[in-house]
Amino acid sequence: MSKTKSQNTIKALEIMEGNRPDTATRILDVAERLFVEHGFEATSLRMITQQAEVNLAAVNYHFGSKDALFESVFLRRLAPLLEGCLAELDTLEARQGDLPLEQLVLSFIRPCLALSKDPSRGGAMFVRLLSRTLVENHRLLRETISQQYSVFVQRYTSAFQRALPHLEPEQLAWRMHLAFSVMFNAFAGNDVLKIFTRSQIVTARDPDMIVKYLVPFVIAGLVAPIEG
Amino acid sequence: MSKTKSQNTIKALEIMEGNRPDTATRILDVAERLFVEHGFEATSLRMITQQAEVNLAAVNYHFGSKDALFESVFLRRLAPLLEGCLAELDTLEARQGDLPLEQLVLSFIRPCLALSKDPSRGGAMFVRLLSRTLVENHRLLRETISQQYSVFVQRYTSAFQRALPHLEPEQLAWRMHLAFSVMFNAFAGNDVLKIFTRSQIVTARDPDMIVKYLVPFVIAGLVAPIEG
DNA sequence: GTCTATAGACCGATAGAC
DNA sequence: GTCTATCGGTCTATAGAC
Repeated sequence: MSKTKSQNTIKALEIMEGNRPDTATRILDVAERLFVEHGFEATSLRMITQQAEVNLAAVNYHFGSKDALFESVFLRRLAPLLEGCLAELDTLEARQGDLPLEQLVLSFIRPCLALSKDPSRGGAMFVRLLSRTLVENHRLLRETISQQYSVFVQRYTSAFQRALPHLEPEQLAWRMHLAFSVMFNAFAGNDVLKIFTRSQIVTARDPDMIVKYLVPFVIAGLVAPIEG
Repeated sequence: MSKTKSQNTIKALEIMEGNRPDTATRILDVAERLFVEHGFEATSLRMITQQAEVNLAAVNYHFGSKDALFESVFLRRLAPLLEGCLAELDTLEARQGDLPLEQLVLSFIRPCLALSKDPSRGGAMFVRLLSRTLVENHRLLRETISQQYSVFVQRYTSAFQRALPHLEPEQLAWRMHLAFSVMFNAFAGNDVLKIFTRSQIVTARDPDMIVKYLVPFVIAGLVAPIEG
């Protein structure tokens, strides 16, 4: 009897609060935002559980540790994103063989753009999380991720080689490095200049605007004449 | 008497250890490296004082607080670097009036390169610190720095306007944003792709190599044709 | 200026009741 | 699954001897 009453109470709360997600999901959502805002070290389990309105012990019950929670937060977004990029590559290459450079760049940008515009997947949150995690040099990136997703870079390197066949391997590696660096930081909203200025032009972070200015810049950099 | 003996002992130690810098400098040097490696939050005063071989209380004696120490670490490098860039601009503009784009880009890159190659100023350490601080959205950058150094961006914006007179203000703001983003992350050694691959080509971080591939990429992006 | 000792607060993790 | 209570550890900052 008391069990039934308890379940009814919970269901009433869910309806009241608009289908409140389960505890694990609530923790993931809040942790994602706090890890982005404050970083891994500066985000305490107490901050997470208070804002998620769950008990402190729930994190360790559902995820085992703070490190494991971080891994769950991270992989929840990374895996679908990279699979989306590779699916784009598959579709485009099946249709037309080797890709021209712009199609190749767009096959990466389109899934990033779709993610950035989808609030149900946290919007631009994950790109910013990746940015922080990269700079913080988290153990997860050095150990777990690099092995699981190396196929991603291999596929893109191979496609870029065919799109830019005149570039030597070292040239190509550097240009891909610079190109992905600028794409990635554009989506993450990392703006060095905003430190020093209050300009509102670039800070809007509208994803469509990013793409409008980003794509020509990246393409031009990739096809730049080789210095002699 | 005991004072003289104590001073002699210190002097002997200095000679033995090769002119050991004073306590404040030792703290600054170690803190700079640890803030880069572990971030502000994850770096404790205990880590700093132990590696600097000074007493724990020395930080609060010399700098007042952990926040104030961070500010000292940061401004010790930023102020001379930005002054170096503006001095380059002054010299070049005095010699030849409005600068062609490549000279303009180099007026920023040369001081960065000089800093990166100078171990006595911490080498590339400061660019990496700036990168972390930017991503960590530290209060210092939002409040103190942005006011003091806004003249830096104003000078460069004005010079870029004259070098690229056909660009509308919004176009120019975005291209400067993307250009400084890629230059800055190249010097900081931030490489998204290295997460997924073990390629050693780009990870060398040789500053001259960076410039060799960076400058053509940035120039090409800045002068890219405008999309119709 | 340098040091010891410690205050006062917060941390991640867990045992155990329900 | 959820909760309380708590352990053992860390942190920054400071008081006060020398």
